[in-house]
Parts: sequence; structure tokens; C-alpha cells
Amino acid sequence: MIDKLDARLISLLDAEPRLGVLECSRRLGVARGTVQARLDRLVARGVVRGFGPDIDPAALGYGVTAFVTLQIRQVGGHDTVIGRLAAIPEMLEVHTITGGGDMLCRVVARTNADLQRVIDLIVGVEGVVRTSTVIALASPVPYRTLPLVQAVPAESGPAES
Amino acid sequence: MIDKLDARLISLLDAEPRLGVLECSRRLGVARGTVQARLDRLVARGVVRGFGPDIDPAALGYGVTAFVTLQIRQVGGHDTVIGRLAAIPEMLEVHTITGGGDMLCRVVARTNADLQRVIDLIVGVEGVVRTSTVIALASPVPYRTLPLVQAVPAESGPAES
DNA sequence: GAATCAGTGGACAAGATGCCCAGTGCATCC
DNA sequence: GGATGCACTGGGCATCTTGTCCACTGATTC
Repeated sequence: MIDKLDARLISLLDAEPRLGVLECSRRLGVARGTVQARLDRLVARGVVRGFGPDIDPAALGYGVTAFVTLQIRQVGGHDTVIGRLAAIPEMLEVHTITGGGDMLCRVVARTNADLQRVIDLIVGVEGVVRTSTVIALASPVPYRTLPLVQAVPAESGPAES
Repeated sequence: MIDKLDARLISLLDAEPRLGVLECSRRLGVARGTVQARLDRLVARGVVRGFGPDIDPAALGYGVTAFVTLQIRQVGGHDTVIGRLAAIPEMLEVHTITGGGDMLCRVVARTNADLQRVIDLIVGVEGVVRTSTVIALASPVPYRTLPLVQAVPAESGPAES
């Protein structure tokens, strides 16, 4: 699925995203064309979605992060609810889930008081029956995917497929 | 905190991350130096953390995402637990939270069966008392921050700051 | 009025990019 | 064995971009 060179390339780009193809080839000790081809392949296969700017909500004034579990009225379909939720700028992420709740959302707010406003927005969405909120106090492990990338290359020998 | 030009710049880079400074300046209709200065400032202020590659775990074979709520034994400190959790490659994110649980984790796995293995790894961590897992069935709103960026520029007039 | 700051528009050398090519080692396939 | 396909190498080329200067303008602040 991905080999050591790919992993090294991704790790390198993760550490110093501003690096160009040429510089990468120098650091990795391979030809420029190889790096170019690898990158193209990774993007084409969807492994690398892109290189979008990584925005820090806290730096924008949204220092409070919370996870809100929703229960949805069964009739009426989830789609409209999702649409309404997506219209809330503070709504950073929505997942449909198993278990007691129906959806798990990540939201941000400027303050705890502001979080109340955001939650009210959510509760106000037609079809939302109940919400349950937990506030993230700290994020000791911020979102990351590198360990995954670096762990995969267990396939060293003659891999099958 | 951020003005319309910043928002437009970020939006542009989000849509087409491969764009250079020069191309951005053309699209935005401003001088190259301006774009350069804006970008530098955004990065310096921490609003833009970087431009790291966006990896899709699913494309790596990790198609199952789950959220695991942990309860931690009060004695012994969270730090060691966090260290152990961070050592698990499938552990994408860890937050300490309010409410019934102590921590909320996002993990991925190759299959539901594989998820069992990952959860076992978590349960095996010294200090973890109990876990509660919900599986993400779908992610109708994948992680995003753009709406936040585009919503902020409510300050148009002579802002006080 | 003077100073400060953001933006403009232009210039320059240095470097990177996209693209093409011939050659090589290493698989698999006939 | 021999042939094909594939990934990688190393080189060359014109074009574009980058980083970094500069002088000038306009708005804001003191």
C-alpha cells in the first residue's frame, strides 16, 4: 500500500512542508523524478489528500473545544439535520455513530459562555432531540497521522499484493 | 484578528494549496509583497500552523474510525497514561474532557475485528480503568476550519483592537 | 506636521519547476 | 532463456517563481 520511501517522503513533508520536490530528492537521496512520481502517485491514490493550510481555531479566538453527542428524531431523515448543522461555522466535524447517540460533533467557541450559544444553535436545529456535551480541557495528543504512515511499512519482504 | 484579505487568502490556499505566492497575488488582485507579508504574519501569529500533507487513513487501509472514552485511575497521574496512549500508532487524537469520562480518543483500525485489537491495546495501558467505544459510521462533515475563517471577518468598520 | 505602517510596483540573481530523454536493474510473463 | 513492463537514475533545457532589495504612496496615530 505504501513503502518506506513513501513514508520517509511523507514524514519529511510533514516536518517541513515548504520543501520543494528538488530539496526532498536531495534529503532522501533519490532522483528528483522519483520524488515527483511518488508524490503524484500518493495524491492520485488519495493517500495524500492535499496540502491545505492548517488553521488553529484557538489563534482565531476560538479557544474552547467541545464534543457534542446528538440524538436525532428518527423520522425526517438525517440529511436535513446534517445540512443545518453544517451551516454552523463553529461546527468543525460531524460523525454519525453507533451507540446511545446518533451523531458526534466537534465544535469550537470563543468562551464557555459562547459555547452555550453554539449549543443553543445545535439544539435549535429541527430534528435534534437531545444533546450531551463534554468540553475538551486539553489535547495532549493533537490530531496526527504520521505514526500510521510510519507504522505501515512492516511489509519489507516479498509482499503479497 | 483577521481581516477579509486574510480570509480570502486562506480560502484560496485551502482550495488550491499548490498555489505559489505569485499566483495568489494574481488571483487576489494584490501585490506579491502583500501576500507574502500576510502569509508570514499568519504563520507568525500561529493562525496558520503549517501546510503539512493531509493523510487519509482510509487510503492507508484504516477504514474504521472510532471514538473511545476512557476512565483513568485517579492515582498515578495522567501523563504516563497519555504517553502510553501516544505510543499506539492507531491513536490519532487524545483529549482530556469534562463529564463522565476522563479522556476522549480518536482511533482508527483496519476492520472492526482490528478495532478490537486496538481497544485491547488501550485497555492494556496501565491506569486505564474502563473504556467505552462508539464507531463512526460516516463523517458527513469532515474536519474543516474554513467556515470559521470566513465567518470571522464580521469586523469591517474601524475595529477596536 | 512627523512618524509609523501597509501596500504598490518594479527590479535582480538564484533557484525550482515541468518536461523530455536514454540507460539500467529487476521483477514478471511467455 | 528471452522479452516486456516498470521504477529509478542522471542529465539537459526553457520558463517560471522565489527571496530580497528599493522608492513611493496613502492612511493612521501622536
